[in-house]
Amino acid sequence: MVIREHGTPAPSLRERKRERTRQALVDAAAEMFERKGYDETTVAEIAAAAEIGTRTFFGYFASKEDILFPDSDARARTTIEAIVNRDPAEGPVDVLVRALETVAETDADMVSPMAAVRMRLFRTVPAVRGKALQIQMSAQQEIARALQAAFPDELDRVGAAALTGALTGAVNSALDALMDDEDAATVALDADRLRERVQQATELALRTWRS
Amino acid sequence: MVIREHGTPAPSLRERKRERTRQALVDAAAEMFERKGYDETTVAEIAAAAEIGTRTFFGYFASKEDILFPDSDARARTTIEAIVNRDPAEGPVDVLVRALETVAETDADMVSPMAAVRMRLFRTVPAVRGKALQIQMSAQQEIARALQAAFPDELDRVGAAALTGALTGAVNSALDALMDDEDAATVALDADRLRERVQQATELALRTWRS
DNA sequence: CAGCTAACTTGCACTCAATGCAAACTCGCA
DNA sequence: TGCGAGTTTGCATTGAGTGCAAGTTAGCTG
Repeated sequence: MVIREHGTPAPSLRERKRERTRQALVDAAAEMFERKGYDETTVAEIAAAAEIGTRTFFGYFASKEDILFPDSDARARTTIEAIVNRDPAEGPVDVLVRALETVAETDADMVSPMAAVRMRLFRTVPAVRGKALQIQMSAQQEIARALQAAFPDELDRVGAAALTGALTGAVNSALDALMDDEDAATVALDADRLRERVQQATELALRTWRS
Repeated sequence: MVIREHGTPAPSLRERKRERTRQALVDAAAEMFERKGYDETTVAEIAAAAEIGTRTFFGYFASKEDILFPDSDARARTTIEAIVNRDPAEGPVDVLVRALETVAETDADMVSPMAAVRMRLFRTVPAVRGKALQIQMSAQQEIARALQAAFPDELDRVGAAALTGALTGAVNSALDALMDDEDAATVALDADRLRERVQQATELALRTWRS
């Protein structure tokens, strides 16, 4: 008998197996990217390390880049969820700030081994940087949409985009600065420091916002 | 005797020839992307249409995507230039707003044939969307850096990122909305309407900013 | 103008990501 | 037990992108 949560149906053998393979791929890729570099690691090698056929890799990830972001929409999803479950007494700015803080507190992917590898590759491999920026931008747009839907009277489309742009811009910049100072791997694994920085960034953005 | 501007040294035959070939490539690509679609057009075909060898294409553009953005850093360059040549009496917010308006007024690439094709592909081809978002994001970061450098006392790094994020987010959203309403080609070629929209967006962002 | 150099062009061979297809295999269920 | 849907895999193929080496051309200099 497997312990299981309420609400999540029992994962079948198939699903568990698939999840295990998926994780094996991510781990293998992280290790090899770290050791040999991104461009120097081929999809065939990753697949071989996870003991599956090359062709099968593409049944798990649509592209080589995608394995770097195994749960790419988690951040946007959590943020939007926090916006939906907002405190009705709060205004748009506070709701968004709180949502971003919630993400910093709960995002498990931020402290995964792959996250550390990703941060290092972000600075050196154009393809990785590009993919990351793209995901970031899409997330920002989705969040803006959700925020506008939550405050149809207070915000119009452009206003929501401005607000979201300011806050995510601030958070990004703060994380970027953090990476300048310290080793990427350390940053990725130190969740407390991350959380602290996000909070500082949102506060600073607000001060700029109101001045 | 060729008429030439002051300040720009006479382009040599080599340079003129190279520029002509480059333009031929862009024109050929725009036409074929429009007619057959992006994925359905190969680099070899574009090169053949411009009457050069396939290998030579990569001497002009580093990748197939790059030909869609023949002057990708023009926008950032113009914006930063406007920040550098700012009115010393104005504060950071006004300077940035004015800089974005200047770009909307002078950006020649916005009304090129390739721009129209690009806008259409942006919505349908993931690779194109990705590249565009990536360029956009890099520009945003560069602009934030320039703004902070121009106002070291008023803004810190995170504050500059917040301000820049708000304005560019607003402008993006406004242009996006404009594209929803009308045909992409029309938008690209109607510089007046574009300019008007950018102005509306910055005004709206400011109103949100101050509320 | 002869001739040299550096920049540019090109073909060739090669690597690798990514996809379509068809055959084999396996879990889940009746 | 056996059927059907979901998975795995190999094979063949396409197309982007690179390194190299040989050829071509612009532009300069004596």
